[in-house]
Amino acid sequence: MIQTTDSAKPKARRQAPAQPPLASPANRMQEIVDVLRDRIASQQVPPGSKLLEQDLAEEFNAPRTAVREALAALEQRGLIQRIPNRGAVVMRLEMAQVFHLYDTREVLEGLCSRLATENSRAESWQDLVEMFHGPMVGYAENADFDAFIAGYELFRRRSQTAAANPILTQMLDSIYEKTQVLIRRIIILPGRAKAGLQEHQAVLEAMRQGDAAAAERLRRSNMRSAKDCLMRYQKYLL
Amino acid sequence: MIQTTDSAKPKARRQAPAQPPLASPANRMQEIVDVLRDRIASQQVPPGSKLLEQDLAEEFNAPRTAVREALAALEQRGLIQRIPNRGAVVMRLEMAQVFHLYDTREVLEGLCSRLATENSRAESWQDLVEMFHGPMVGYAENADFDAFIAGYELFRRRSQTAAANPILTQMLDSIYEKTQVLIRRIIILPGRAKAGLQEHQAVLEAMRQGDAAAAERLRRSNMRSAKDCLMRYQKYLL
DNA sequence: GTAAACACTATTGTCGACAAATTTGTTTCA
DNA sequence: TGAAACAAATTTGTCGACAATAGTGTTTAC
Repeated sequence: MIQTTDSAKPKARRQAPAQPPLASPANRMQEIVDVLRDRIASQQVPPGSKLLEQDLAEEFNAPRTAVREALAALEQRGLIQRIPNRGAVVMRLEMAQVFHLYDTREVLEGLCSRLATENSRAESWQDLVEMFHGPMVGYAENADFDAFIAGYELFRRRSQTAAANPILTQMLDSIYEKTQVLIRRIIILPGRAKAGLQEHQAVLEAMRQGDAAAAERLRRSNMRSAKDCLMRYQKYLL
Repeated sequence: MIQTTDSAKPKARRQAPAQPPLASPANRMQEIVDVLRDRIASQQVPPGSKLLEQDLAEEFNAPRTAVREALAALEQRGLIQRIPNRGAVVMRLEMAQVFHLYDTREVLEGLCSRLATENSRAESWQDLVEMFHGPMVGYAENADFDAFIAGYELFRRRSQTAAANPILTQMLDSIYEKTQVLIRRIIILPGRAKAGLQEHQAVLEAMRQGDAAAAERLRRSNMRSAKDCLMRYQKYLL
């Protein structure tokens, strides 16, 4: 039976709760998904690991059904692979797939930088420009990779927010959660940190001047450069 | 049912089945997902419709649990919205979201055309070039939109296959299944069919000459043109 | 001694019953 | 008459039991 719910109800008889119960027991599953996602992204559970439904159910104190739903969600996100009657294993990153991810990421990051530039006042990037010409230089020289990566993270978070495109955000996130583990390995490659820094500076320069087209072009070039580096040293990485 | 005869096992003691049981009873859920996806994309069930678990369970002769999983999958794909304890409704396309989809699609289609060009011999596009200079012209003039759209579909399918990037394919598909319904409405807008045709001809020309960069640029321009058309006539569309 | 046949365990898949929540319908009171 | 209070019915959410399947160990036949 198809009934279109018309929003023109005469008068709300009983007022629906302003917010659908957010912290309800219903979305315990979502928590399981989040925790497992983090573990996979950070490789606390390495690729190829088997995920047992029962174990997870006990750990999270949840019925197995909930765990099952969570695993289904992770499978759709491409983080695990499920073989019927054989269980779920953490997806393994093939090199070919990594390149596919980076090709796709290149154009999406480009779009992100362009939209962010178009949607923001040029001055709003000033603090990031200064950060990438100041502290970040030090992090790169001192090989303080944690701080350095945190800087990258801030840049991409600000860009995504400014771009204000939910579809784009979703797609970029789905790429991040798969490649996150690679960042730390790429950045320690010879000369990569410094090159990445300069490229980011260039992108921010363009954003600071409100040049959206240049920002897109430079960001794409940055991604391509990262991918090239990855190709050159692939034998040392995977 | 598909049953591997035990007598056929040559010698391996525990041979993993060459194929995980594809047509097993296990993936009845997948069928429910596919059917519902088609219905939503083709608007057999209009946006805002409520999807009742029980009704679906009866229709597909499946337990409610299976329907539930299917709905969860559709929710993750962004085709339906589920509110706790209130059920699932078909997602409504807001104009803003449509623009976000088209911005994202622009860069992804561009990438697709570029990769397709890079990965294929230039001659392999000859038949499409001829199609878009031959029959497609007639379809556009005679307003045979079904045939015209079928031509578009062929082009994009061929491009995606040639691009050979699963991540890209997945993302483009996830956009398609949301905007599919719009194509028919855009194409009937004044001058759109002819403009779209010429733009496709230009893209194919570039691909036919192996000019990947031009193919990307032209395809993006094509998408932007479609979006512009959509913006201009938005009040007549949604 | 090797390999097939068998039995056993562990793990996943299926399903229906029950509980909780929401919506709908009816009654009651000013 | 109209709005609140109550009751009934529908719908979604939760859960554990049972079935089916794959993996493992043991026995048996040659």
